[in-house]
Amino acid sequence: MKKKSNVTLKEIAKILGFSISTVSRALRDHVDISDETKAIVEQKAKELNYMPNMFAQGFRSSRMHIIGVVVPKLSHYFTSTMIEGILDYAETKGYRVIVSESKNSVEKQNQMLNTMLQFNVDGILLSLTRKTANVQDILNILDRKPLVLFDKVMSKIPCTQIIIDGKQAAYNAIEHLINIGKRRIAIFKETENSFNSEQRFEGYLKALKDYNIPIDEKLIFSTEDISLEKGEQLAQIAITLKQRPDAIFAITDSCAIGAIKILNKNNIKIPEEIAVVGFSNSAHSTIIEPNLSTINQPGHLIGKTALKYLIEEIETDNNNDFQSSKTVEIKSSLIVRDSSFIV
Amino acid sequence: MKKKSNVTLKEIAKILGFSISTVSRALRDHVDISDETKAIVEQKAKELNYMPNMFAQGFRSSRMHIIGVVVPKLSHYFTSTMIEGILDYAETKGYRVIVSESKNSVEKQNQMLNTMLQFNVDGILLSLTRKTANVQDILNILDRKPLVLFDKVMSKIPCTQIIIDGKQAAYNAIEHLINIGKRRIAIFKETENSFNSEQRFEGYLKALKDYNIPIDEKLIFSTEDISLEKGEQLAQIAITLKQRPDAIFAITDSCAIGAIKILNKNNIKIPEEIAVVGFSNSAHSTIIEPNLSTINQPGHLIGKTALKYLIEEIETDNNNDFQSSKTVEIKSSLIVRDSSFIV
DNA sequence: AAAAAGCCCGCAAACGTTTGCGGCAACGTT
DNA sequence: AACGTTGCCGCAAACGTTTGCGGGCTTTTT
Repeated sequence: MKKKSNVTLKEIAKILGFSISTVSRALRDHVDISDETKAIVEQKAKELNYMPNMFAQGFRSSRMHIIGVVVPKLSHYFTSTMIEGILDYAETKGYRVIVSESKNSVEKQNQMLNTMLQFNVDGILLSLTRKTANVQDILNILDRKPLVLFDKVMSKIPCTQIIIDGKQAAYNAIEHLINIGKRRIAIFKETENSFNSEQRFEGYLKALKDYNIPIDEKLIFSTEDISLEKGEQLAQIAITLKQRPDAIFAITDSCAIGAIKILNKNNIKIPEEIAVVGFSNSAHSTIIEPNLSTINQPGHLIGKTALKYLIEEIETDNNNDFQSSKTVEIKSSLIVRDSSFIV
Repeated sequence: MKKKSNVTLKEIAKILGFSISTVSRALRDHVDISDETKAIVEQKAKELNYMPNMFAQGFRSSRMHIIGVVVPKLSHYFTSTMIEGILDYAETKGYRVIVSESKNSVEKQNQMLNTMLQFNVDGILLSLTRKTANVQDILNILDRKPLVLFDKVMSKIPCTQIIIDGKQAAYNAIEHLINIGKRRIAIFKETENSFNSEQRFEGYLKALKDYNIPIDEKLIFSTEDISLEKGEQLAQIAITLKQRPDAIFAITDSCAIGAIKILNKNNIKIPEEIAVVGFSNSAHSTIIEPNLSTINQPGHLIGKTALKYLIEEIETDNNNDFQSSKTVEIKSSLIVRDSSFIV
């Protein structure tokens, strides 16, 4: 196909009778160029719809003001709120953002990280795929670019990490259930414990302990896949227990919604007979009846905070490689809805 | 901060005693380079973790095998299915994809389109923002890069367009409602008619006409914002009509779900008293009770088809600018669930 | 034996910006 | 009048690839 080719600095320079460097500087508002010249150049550039060649710029400069973001799953509601926080903050700081997803595959994650290196991003924000075990690949990235982990993290990796205080969040949820009179509180959790999952489980255990409620192993349900379907399956099992739970805490909303569906099907009154609390305030949580109580994680704030720390690291020009890394824990809040509301 | 700098062809060439062009050709499997040399170079490149400078490559080459995609809203479920189709097909054809969203703002759409030009993408897939009126900006893009419109389109723009046969889809939905005995079928639609919205409305009108059902203006509800909340509001009004509808067809799932919520609240039996059908098979459609009947649009196929036509246009090397554009209509299907299931 | 062809490698130009540094004219100071 | 400074512009190198084309050696053909 035949399309118009792009206007270059050379053409503008030729038309106006300036040199290429004068035109380049004029368009970048350089102090060496007179206001008169700047105005002339800018007008002609606009008229010709001049657009700088990004590759030539990237080739010549080492800093492109691009941030790379890699997340396990883009369509996950909570992830999209974090990305929104990143994008909003990036805009205020004059950075562009490239987002890609690793589809919870370590191989894809590495591919995406390498793509970010190829784009010569200034820094990388990474939410780890659940199956990340070998951190060497991540350390290799850390050698080359500033990196901040957010949401799904790993303490082995020596860099700044922005997380939800999952332990406290789970603790609050269990405390709330106890406060409305529940004592046999089940947890639906992951079999293979990620860092986040472990934290939530710890919060569950601690809350029970603090309120002198004995831990019943039968109430601890584990599944590989914290999905709606699994939530249904686990709920089906839970309600057949001789001493069944009077509350369910699921570490994802999908799982919690699956549980609600089964309880509804079995005409079990929510929250009177069994209360349900989920985690992460998905869009579905207000669709399901009764509406789901859930941990609200301030995704926008997490995203913004992650980028803030990354930019701070990018723009800190020191030769000391031993930059202290931090773990920043962000508070969440419990939204009490009908699924656990008892007066 | 201090990070390792990237290895270049020059360094590899120096270490191995070859020239830069030999190393470059070896890594690109060029016919002029012997197998022995290729093996030596590839091994050393891997050892040194060589990564080509994307900017240098882009600078030197005119074709980067990158596709730009601009959509109104990324988190919209249906959009994500189309993007998945695009990404999957791109992978098989060896293209990379840059996705951005215009947030239903014409200004942002133009910004994103210009960003795509700056990235020197080979071609652009665009789903128009609803408020697009002035097509000159799009025509300017069309002058410079191959462009295919998909999902939200505009017949004024002379390029290939991939769409759902919305008219037929709506027709099928209305026909289904008629076939289960419904006669007073309301439609919840947009006030400001986009092309897609118009098509669905036409399908609604045509189906009523074909089945000799008089059109009742009172059953045509329009709203600026086809959201869950608006769906609730319109449903609230609909059920107070002297002669209320016995079915509701909403042109989005969100709207339909809002309607269901209100009907549930008012103890109106779905679908016996009032049946409900939505459009686009969102994730919510199986969460709401009763589960929602809805038009399933094959997003994956739309995305794949759009990219297929675009790549065809990119890779057609002819000097004839008058390339015929086509409109490709893709069929949808109606998923009948509990909200309109009557035996 | 000589010429032609093929194989394998290297030279250096090119892409479009950015930028260090230099040149020239005008102005100010001594 | 001479010298120094400032303002404003231009020259050309640099960035790291790709690639057209040429050279030298070996092999094949006449």
